[in-house]
Amino acid sequence: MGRTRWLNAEEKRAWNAFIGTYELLNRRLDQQLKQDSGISHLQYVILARLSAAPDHELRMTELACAVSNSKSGLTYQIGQLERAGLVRRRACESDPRAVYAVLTDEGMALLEQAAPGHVALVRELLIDVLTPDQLTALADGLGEVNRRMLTDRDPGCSD
Amino acid sequence: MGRTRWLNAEEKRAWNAFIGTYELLNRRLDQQLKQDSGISHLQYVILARLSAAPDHELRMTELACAVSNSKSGLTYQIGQLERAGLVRRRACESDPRAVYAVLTDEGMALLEQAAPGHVALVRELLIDVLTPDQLTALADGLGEVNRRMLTDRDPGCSD
DNA sequence: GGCGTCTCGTTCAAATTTGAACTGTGATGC
DNA sequence: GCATCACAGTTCAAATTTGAACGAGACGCC
Repeated sequence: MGRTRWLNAEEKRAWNAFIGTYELLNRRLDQQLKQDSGISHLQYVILARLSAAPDHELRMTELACAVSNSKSGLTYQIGQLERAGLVRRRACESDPRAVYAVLTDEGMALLEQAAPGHVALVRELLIDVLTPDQLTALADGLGEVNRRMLTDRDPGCSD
Repeated sequence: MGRTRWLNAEEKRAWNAFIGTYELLNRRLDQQLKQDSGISHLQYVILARLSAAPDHELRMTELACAVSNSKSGLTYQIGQLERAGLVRRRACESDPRAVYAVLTDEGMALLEQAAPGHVALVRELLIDVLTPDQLTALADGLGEVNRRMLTDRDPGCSD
């Protein structure tokens, strides 16, 4: 292994922007969602994934992968969402080890109530700030980065 | 307020890629740093910021902003780093309320030891996956997003 | 000087995340 | 049949993060 290829100015700029933007953005989205709908950003993402799945349900592990969360972390969050009546658990008939998380009608209703404000903020802070070219570059570039990390080694749901 | 402008396919693709990439990437970097150098990614970023500052020191609040962290969160992390001997606190002579976090020689040494592996992974997972155009678009686009969020309302160090 | 307001950093309890065990069950090879 | 390994989800303690409240000072204004 040769000497380290340090990041040049352009690369550093991209890297810092990437890290910083996510942290700030996530914080804002979290605050807005908590204030408006009483759920965290992570919980919103979980509900959204479920709403997009066939029959509004997904196995715990699939869901953990889909939201890039650890298994135990998901167990905790589904517990919270279940207590709030937004999700329920369902045993799988074919494999007794498996558990489905199912979006309830209340969960769907909350999601529909929360979505407009959430999307508006995502637009305001990120999407509408980018030029169409930048948007495409971001989707293509980070899409590829994502794909490689998922293929690469572990399945994203680390634990 | 009119009807919600939902995200179109392209926008959704960009948004999902952005969220997913960060989560996955952060997890990987965290694991590598913990394994190789015994510090978290956040701690690495803190040390790196300090190393880039004049005299290797920064006020607590400035540092909190710089790493997009809450004030109380930074107090905790600096506590950890101080216990590990990587950082020390220094009172400010002009304003008794203020505290400087100062990078120690040990901290600098650890940073230099950790940096090559860290940078290599950042390259492998993100930077080198992007085309030069995508890299520029990311730096420009997210840079602008960042700038607006910092100007916009609160100073990023929310708490 | 005295008063109200803001800032700096810390503290505290509660919420959340992490990673390593652990339980119970498939799947596979012999 | 029966070891053995892999897998799904949970549990648990420890680490971390959050947000509100606090103490001590600055700072401006009268």
